[in-house]
Amino acid sequence: MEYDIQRIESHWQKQWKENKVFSVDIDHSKPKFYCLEMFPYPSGNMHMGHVRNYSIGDAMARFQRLMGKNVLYPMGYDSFGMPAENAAKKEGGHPHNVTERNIAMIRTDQERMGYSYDWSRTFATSTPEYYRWNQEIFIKFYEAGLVERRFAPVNWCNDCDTVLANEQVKNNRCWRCGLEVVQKDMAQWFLRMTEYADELLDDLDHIDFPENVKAMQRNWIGRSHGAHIDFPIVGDDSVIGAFTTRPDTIFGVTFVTLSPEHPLCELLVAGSEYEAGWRDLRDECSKMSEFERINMLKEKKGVPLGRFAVNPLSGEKVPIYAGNFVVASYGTGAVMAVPGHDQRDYDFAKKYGLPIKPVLSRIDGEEAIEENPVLDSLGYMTNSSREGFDGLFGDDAKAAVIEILESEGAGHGTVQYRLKDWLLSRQRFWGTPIPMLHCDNCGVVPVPSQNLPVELPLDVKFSWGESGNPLASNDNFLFTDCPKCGGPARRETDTMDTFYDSSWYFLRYGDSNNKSTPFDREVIDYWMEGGIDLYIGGIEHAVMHLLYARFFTKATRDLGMNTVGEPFGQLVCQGMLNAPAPFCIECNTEYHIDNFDGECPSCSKALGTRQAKMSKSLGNTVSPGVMVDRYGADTVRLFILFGANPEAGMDWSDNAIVSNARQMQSLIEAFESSQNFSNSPNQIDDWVLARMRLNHSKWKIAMENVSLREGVMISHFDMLSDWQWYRRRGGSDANTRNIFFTNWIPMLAPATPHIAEEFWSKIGGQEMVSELIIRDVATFDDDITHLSKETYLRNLIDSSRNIKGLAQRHSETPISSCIIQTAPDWKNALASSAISLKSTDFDFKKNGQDYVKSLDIFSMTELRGEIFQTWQSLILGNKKNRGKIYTWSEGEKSLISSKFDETELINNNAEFIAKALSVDSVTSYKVGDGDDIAGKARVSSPLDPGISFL
RNA sequence: GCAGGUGUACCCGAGUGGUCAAAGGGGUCGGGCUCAAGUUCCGAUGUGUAGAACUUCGCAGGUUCGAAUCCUGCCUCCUGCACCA
Repeated sequence: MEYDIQRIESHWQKQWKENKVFSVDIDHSKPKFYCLEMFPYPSGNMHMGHVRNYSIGDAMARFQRLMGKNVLYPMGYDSFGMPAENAAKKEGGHPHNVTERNIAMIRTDQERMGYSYDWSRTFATSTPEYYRWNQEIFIKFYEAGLVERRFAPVNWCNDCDTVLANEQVKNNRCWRCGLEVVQKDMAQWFLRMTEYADELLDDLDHIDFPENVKAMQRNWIGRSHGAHIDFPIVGDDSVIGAFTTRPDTIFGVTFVTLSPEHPLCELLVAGSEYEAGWRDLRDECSKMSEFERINMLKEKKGVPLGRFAVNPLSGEKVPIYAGNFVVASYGTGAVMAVPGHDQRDYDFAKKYGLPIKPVLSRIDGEEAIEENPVLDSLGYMTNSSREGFDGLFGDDAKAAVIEILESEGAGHGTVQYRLKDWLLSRQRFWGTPIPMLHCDNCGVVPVPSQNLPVELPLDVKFSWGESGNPLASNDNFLFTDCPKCGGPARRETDTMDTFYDSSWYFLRYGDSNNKSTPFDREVIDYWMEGGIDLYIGGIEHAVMHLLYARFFTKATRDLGMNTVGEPFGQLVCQGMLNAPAPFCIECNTEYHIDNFDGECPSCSKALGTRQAKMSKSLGNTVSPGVMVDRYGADTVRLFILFGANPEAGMDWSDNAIVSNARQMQSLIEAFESSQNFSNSPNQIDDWVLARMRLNHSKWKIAMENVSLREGVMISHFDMLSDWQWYRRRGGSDANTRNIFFTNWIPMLAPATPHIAEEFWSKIGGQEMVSELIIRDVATFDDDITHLSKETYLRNLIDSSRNIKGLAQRHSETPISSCIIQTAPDWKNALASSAISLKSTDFDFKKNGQDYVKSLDIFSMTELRGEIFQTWQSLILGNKKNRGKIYTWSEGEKSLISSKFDETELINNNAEFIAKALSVDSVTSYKVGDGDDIAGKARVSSPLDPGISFL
């Protein structure tokens, strides 16, 4: 058949669409399966990363449909965001138009790949039909006390009079005017995600996420148990509250360090000689962005504040410092410094000549010693200035200190999180307007539900000349009446972080045409039971999106909107796609593909090649459109799925895609060349059907485990090579073909659905494969025998080939015939007995010898040596292998037990074997029934005949 | 530094106690079909040998009759987090 890719693929895509085969509704008679990929930001055409993501999801959706599941498989667009705004500025249009155009492009690409989405549920988050529910949920959160408006520091440029996004700050300077950026407090909207910190962390133990994602989320939430300890300030009523995870080192505190921004600093130094030093340090720190503060801070610096604090347990007076390494936003912004057991404090103490007091020892009862590097692991308390602590270790020590702190009102056990509340507001246009009003009389007022959505105006001009958020200068948008008092009010002009949109979109898919609520509870409980059954996306969203979505699901659950608390039942993060890029070993740097075969731009050495993540900046991307035009969607999908398992990284290879195209061609060839079969049964029929049944069950298990590479290997490679072997062995029976292909074609559908439909229609399938439900293929009792016989034959040919090469070297004339001596009856009988004895509790060690001696054949004295040898190899084996009764497969054992006639099988297939070995003749007889050629009689054993060549 | 992962033949990659010199794919080499090419089919691809033996699954030890697989230590590379108290 001519493989007319374009015709076949467009034909079936049209059929699927016209017959709405992928539309689903609630159906309680079937188990549901919710398969979802992270929806894309529509930036234009689909790229290879998308293709990989969706090919995995589509294969699973199609597989689960075949398994009889009611599959929800939707697609939509995460279409709010800055790029659309920037594109609009560039083109002088509106982000809305840019977005609509891009969505149309990517959707065309997706349809061309043949993905089986239920398009009736699709939506884009930038439409009022979607974002009005963002607003509705926001107000519900507000009413539930989860929304907070408070001041937070942002990057601010004085010259441009505007907030800058992190990406717009380069080297701490404004990207536009070059002025240094400062931190400025501004009123911002927050979602109180920290309320759910414990649940978000603890539930990780019970969900099916990859370990690295769990680790990242645990890291991000960063819960640490410790103590809050109050250090009273000498000569002042205020106290310094410090957080520590190491209360067991409290007796080693020799100073206290505050972050330079700590509000107490100013109080403490006001009017003193220390004020100037502190101001310098604070200004230096405040100039730095968060990024620099964390990543570029090399030198630990501090200034004394000239005051002292009191260690609440020991009563010792210790000096107070401000230090640039103390982070204001973590804990309380104050640290009790224990230079004896904290490396940073040690370095700091050395630099400023502060005392060092070790209070932990490695061995109970030993003195604590000053050392560098310090002992910062757990130790035995010692040198404590109060009774009852020395000798305590680890958690006991911590608990004891916390207990006394609490009893004396000087502190308490506490928990700290790294996780912060979600800063939701953005000073951007292309996002969901925050549905809040500012009224002079009533303050902040939520927009009433019946007035939603607060729509983004379309009459807004975008140009590079304008700065700030166009909403702030749009009077029609800005001015309104207060719903409470009727007086004049201004709308909030900040919009929501676009991660908000993607935090619940999977809930909307269940009920995406609902006009009265975000989603109906009963509907969503059906689809979301046990979470989304398979969620597939990139690892880059491990923390942000996945954490936000988990938070959202718990929050809406607590609002009574849904039942589940965890949105994702199983998460699969697909690996990176790599392609070759020029690489300099010296500089450890990858360069743009323009540099192939050139020299390193920085060190001038010749460039090599290395696989690197596909990226625009390297130019090593591969366009899916070009590949689909050239090879077809099926081939691209096959390449993607066969190239690597979903989680593994994957290298693009031009050779490999060509070879997958060949594989497609071979499948077609195998199919076509079997269409004119007539009824001509052959003994190999049983074998190929047994193989089919075995493969089918292995395939099903692999697919259920999302081991797509393994699944595709069985469906597209193993099945084909079995079919080719069948043909080589003379198989050409129409009935066998019908059974084989009827079972095989559906297996092809998940990865290569178009060709599967084409085949299916040609063999007279009534419905489409996409509508088919397949049953388990039951194996037959004698499958194992058919498989084992053929395996025997193939093994025989393999070893004969090997031996033939050796034999040729020992022969003066060219080899022309093969003589195979099968094991004598007594060896088979011996093996058969050993097998059946093994299934009883026979003690071979104790009774083996006696058993052999009791056999009739043992009376033949000339055989005794060989008998013992055979017995040995059956039950004991040698140094390398255990006895054969332990290593034979079930099939092999059943062949032996059933007195399988090796000679007969070989002679019946002599012609085929001869051809495979390129010899004129193959003859087989039992040892003793003919001449012992090349002394092979002795080495013959059951299933392992003596092979000789003449 | 902490956490998660990784290391297998020329390359990619499967393999979790013996049936393992180790699936499958790519590459390379040889052969069939063909005037030729090949969207084709067959075979070879650690050394070696009338089927032995030997060496090999990051390195070094250990457990075991037996280790790619289990244990201990070390190294490598990747990813994430980080002066986080």
